[in-house]
Amino acid sequence: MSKPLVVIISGPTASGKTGLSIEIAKRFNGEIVSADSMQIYKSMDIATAKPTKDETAEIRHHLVDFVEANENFSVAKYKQLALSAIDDILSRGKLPIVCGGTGLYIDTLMNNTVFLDYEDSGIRERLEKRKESDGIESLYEELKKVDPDTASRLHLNDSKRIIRALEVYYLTGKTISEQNSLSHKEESPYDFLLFVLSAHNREILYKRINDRVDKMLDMGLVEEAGSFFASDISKTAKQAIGYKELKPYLDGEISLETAVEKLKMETRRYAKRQLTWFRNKKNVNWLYIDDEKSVSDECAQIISQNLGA
RNA sequence: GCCUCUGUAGCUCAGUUGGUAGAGCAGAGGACUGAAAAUCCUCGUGUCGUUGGUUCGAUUCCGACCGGAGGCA
Repeated sequence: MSKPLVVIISGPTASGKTGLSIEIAKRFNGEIVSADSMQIYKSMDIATAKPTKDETAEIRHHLVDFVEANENFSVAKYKQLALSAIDDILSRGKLPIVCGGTGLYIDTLMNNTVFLDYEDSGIRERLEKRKESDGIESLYEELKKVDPDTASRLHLNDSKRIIRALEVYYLTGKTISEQNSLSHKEESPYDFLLFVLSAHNREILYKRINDRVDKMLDMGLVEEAGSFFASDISKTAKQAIGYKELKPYLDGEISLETAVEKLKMETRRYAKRQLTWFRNKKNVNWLYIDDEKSVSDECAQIISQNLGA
């Protein structure tokens, strides 16, 4: 018996993932599981371009708008929650459609990456303090001794990953390289059909990004940023694009125009990184927003073929 | 109209005591396993405004012209 099919729709920011996923959900009796590391947060509505109330009323969305902004989140949590959402959808005889731009989350689902259970002790914090006092070189030398494989893979400036590698080693007694190969042991219980939106002409995508930022501003992004910084925010939520770029303006340091330009620029760069994530992956069904054919027709056609099989 | 400064990579500017040039930003490419909208790596040839002259050789020196800024009238 073949495995149940899970459709995944990804692509860069502002490429039309939300709209496409809703259309597909309507055509195939589906529900949507978000794969977006920022739409999980409550109150961060405008900046993360969450689906609207009308949209979520029409099609059920999972993993959107359910984490407090002062809570940290992680891929491991995501994977667990996404799997149970997918199972839930399947159990009701509907098609699960994973939709979002966080490549890491999608990879984790498709590879069925296994994460170990462990207590979140203060190791990372201590390593970070050591970086401040002794410098990253000292930590890098230490990693060379305990996990030379990983050390050779990482650049000295990549302190985030160096610290993470040491953390894993001290937490589990295993190197991150061992851990990574162990994490690939279990095959996924689903078959995935991955679609990635893109554009032949990147200028078209960039224009959509710029226009969407302008729209966000009309919707009250500046006010949302103000209340964002007035509240307690977790380390992970703080990373969202849309607030930190406006901060210097809110602090009276730069003009709104300058801040907005910076915001658009950071969003464009983010889109570029998202495209890089998928570019060399296998099994990607590319959908081009600047093609003549309708993206949703093409997508639906491929899904039909795979459901029939 | 005259005087001074200025015209070099998409932008801001270095620079070459004459041997065809280099930074920052932008941009492009890549990586990515518990923070991922984060983090990290790599990549710089362009009529040196145009046109004459001097010179073996000019983007560099000289002249004219065109554009920009300022000053004096």
